Amino acid sequence: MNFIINGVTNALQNLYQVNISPSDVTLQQTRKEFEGQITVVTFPFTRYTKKSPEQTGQEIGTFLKEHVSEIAGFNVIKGFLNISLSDNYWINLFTHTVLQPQFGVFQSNGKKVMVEYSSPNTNKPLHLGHIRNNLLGFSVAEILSAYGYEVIKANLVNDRGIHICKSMLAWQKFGNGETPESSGLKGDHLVGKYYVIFDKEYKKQIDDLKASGQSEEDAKKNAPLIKEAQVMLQKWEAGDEQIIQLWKTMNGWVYAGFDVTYKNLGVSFDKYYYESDTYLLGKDIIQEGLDKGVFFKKADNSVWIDLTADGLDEKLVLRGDGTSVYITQDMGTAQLKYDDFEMDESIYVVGNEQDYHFKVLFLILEKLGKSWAKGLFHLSYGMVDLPSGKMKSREGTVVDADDLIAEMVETARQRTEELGKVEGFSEDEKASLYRMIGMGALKYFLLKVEPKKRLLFDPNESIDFQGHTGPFIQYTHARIRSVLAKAEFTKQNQEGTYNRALTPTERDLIIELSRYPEQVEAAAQGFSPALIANYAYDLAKLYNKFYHEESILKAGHEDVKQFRLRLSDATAAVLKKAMRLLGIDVPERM
RNA sequence: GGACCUGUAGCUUAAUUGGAUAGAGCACCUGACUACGGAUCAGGAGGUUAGGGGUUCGACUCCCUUCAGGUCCA
Repeated sequence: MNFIINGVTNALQNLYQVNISPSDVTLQQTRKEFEGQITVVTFPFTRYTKKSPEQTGQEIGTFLKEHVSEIAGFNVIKGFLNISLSDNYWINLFTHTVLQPQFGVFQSNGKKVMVEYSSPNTNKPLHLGHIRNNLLGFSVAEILSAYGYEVIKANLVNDRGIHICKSMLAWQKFGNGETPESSGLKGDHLVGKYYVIFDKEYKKQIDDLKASGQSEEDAKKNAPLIKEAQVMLQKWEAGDEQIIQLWKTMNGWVYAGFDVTYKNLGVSFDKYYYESDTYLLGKDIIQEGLDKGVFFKKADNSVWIDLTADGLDEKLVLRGDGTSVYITQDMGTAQLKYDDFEMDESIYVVGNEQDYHFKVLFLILEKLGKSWAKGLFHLSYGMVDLPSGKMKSREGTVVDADDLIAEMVETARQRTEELGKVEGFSEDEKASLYRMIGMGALKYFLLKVEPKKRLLFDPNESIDFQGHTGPFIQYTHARIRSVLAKAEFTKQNQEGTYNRALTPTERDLIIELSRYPEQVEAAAQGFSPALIANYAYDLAKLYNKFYHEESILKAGHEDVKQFRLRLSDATAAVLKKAMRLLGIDVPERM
């Protein structure tokens, strides 16, 4: 739309002798209750013109119509100049831009970005909150890739620490040698079971100690189980062979389980980092910070940074006994990642409970003079809550990822069978279709909401398959493909000119299609899959309207029919691309 | 004590980053060609954008304040 912006700056130059910069011109889509497609907001110009908004609009409009050939007409309402572009313009845009194979795929921008997401603990299976994280991370990576970045998807696995020792200890004490094979349990669920058992037994011990007169605080410290877990952690850190062996075995079970869940979610990673490798990192940076005078030591030898000038607190970065805190490790890992890949940007997909942590982390790295610190970004997302409140894995109030996936696929099967839509499908085709629809519904449900908003999930209310949903968009795609197949539409049919008048819905459809690249750009810049999700819905909805209003196969003239087929084909292609950015597949039939 | 996030129709949400009469979906009501696929489409009803104040031609959007929910910081 640059030619309109230029036209407007020219108009102001010629009519009123003022120079404004192109960024002072605001364009928007004309609201559908008015005539036209593009609207110039002219309120801001009245201070130069010294005339009413109406008169200003009239004068600029008249100038534009005379000097810009694509403009077919205009009307003015208050400070809004509504412009109609010629059908010829829209048809050209469609054939020369929208129909190109690379439409919506940006050229390489030569930049590298890392997206770290998932980052699970190896002591329990994934739940709904993790699903949101995984889908967000994967989708943001796809979007950045379409926008021209080289993307590295990273997973930082939290595979060590006291919580891991808890499941190990419980398994040792109460497991009787149980394995995934012997129990038939998925590895991550088996390990998670012992994490819960630990907590139960631990609580019993606390209650006993309280009954014998100890305070709650003391009881928590003195319970034999927690002491044993701490000993186990020390042994692990010392490299005790037996403990390491157990740790490797149980983590192996968990990874096998995670792989299944990841596969079902359709997510993947290019690089794994393990905290067992990185937990000692960062201490050299402490020294660096002390040398640079960014950090300071307190009397007990602990190391701090004073961030009060930035509106934050003083922050501990190393304990007095020389042991790390979380942020020590995160500084080291950030450096490690940069040394590995030298990326321009690095996105951390982590829940909003860690907002403060990342604010501090990034600020520290900046103060340390790390050139890459400005490229760090915390993609913070809201928690997934249940109607009863927060999910707590130890209390069993979680929506398990594997269960939910299975339920969604099962619901998709029921719905599809009720509608009787799978005649002629083989068993394999059916299975893959149910998976596609069930996962489409789930992924769309989670991704259509802005990341930073918290998400309420009611397990008793099933996720919709109608209306503003993934299956709606999948259905629209399948429907288009069916029409194209019936018309025996091929690549050759994509060629051709068209010189008839457009119907309003045809024009709207072209406009909506042409907006796809800006949506990709906005989604990439805002790290927001929700924009793509909502765009895909708007497009599908508009197509369905078109489909009902206009005949395609029975269009009066062959060239009208061919043009509408091309429009349909382009819509299907954009829907497919957009949904792929969300990690959602679309079927040929459903 | 300090800081951050969220609050839009009964429910789930959008609003081109300050622009027109706040736009959808679910649920509810009414309708749709002897169907190019009805998981669709057209229409109805439903809003003091949590409350109050301010900034300006114009505020869901920016500032102040109160309330509610959530989170973080030794």
